[in-house]
Amino acid sequence: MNVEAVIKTSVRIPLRPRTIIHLMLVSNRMNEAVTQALKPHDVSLQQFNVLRILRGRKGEPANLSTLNERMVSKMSNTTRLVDKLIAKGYVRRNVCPSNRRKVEIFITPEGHSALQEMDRVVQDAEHDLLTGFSDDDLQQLNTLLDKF
Amino acid sequence: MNVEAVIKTSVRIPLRPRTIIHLMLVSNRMNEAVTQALKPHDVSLQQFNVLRILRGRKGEPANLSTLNERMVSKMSNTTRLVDKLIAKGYVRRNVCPSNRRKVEIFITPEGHSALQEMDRVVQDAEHDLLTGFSDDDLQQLNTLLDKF
DNA sequence: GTGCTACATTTGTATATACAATTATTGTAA
DNA sequence: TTACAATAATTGTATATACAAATGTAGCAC
Repeated sequence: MNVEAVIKTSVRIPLRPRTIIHLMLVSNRMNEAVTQALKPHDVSLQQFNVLRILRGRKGEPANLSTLNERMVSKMSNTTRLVDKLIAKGYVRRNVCPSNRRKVEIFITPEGHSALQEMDRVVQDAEHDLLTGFSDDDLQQLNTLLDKF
Repeated sequence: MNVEAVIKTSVRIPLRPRTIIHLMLVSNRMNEAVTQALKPHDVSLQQFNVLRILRGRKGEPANLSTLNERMVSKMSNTTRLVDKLIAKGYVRRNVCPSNRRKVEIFITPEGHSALQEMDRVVQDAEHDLLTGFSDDDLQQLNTLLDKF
């Protein structure tokens, strides 16, 4: 991806702003690719992320603040995001019996099996994004990103 | 930035998905930093981007599709974004005389001087984001990102 | 217990974004 | 010239997100 070509500019952009723009362009492209892949499943990237977090807890419930902590992009409104997943039957919400301020959120069997299908398309999308990279490239990229 | 720490997971994430998540985390952080820096100026990152594009044209007007092409993150609605900038007095819109379907958008002197102040805070934010990186690191990072 | 503070979630509201449909204009083939 | 397709922008609508305020619950000092 050539930054100058993508944003159609003829001027040479200095290294630092160029890096920022480059990262934004790449992340936009990734977001679009994964969002499009998930579209047939009628879930947003964020909803997919929440489902994966819940699966990762292996039966343990999660409350809203836990979900929010672990989401890749923190939203100011996890309540409504979970509402959407409940409407689809993918998660269930209980009031936490030991502390009625909290809620417990579980993934349902339907959520689990839907998630398995989503995994496939997302993996494909991710694979497509990363053709062009050797394992060594990816290792290097991760090392550099760690510096942020 | 340690991916596992940020999303608070104990499991080791495979290299490829980890790279994707890593990039998303970094780009979220960048977006937040720049958005916050622009907040006192009451413009969004997208609006700032449009102003910079217009300045880059050095008096040449731009029409909406040109703007859209050059924006870092393409929105489906450049009309309304420009409306916001007009409301602030930062840009002006004319119907293109040679082709009345098109519009011509210019940056105003007020837009220009506001943009100069924005440049400063954005540069500071970008600088802060990239402490930790040597020029060599940034060069490497750009080279890797080119592979997308 | 009462009052106070902190916590966890929910709700309200404004703004942003995605996507489709519509309007207005132009170019062009018959 | 008329009809039609292509282009450019705008508008409508649904959904997403950001941020602040409100609600309900718990813990604690007194």
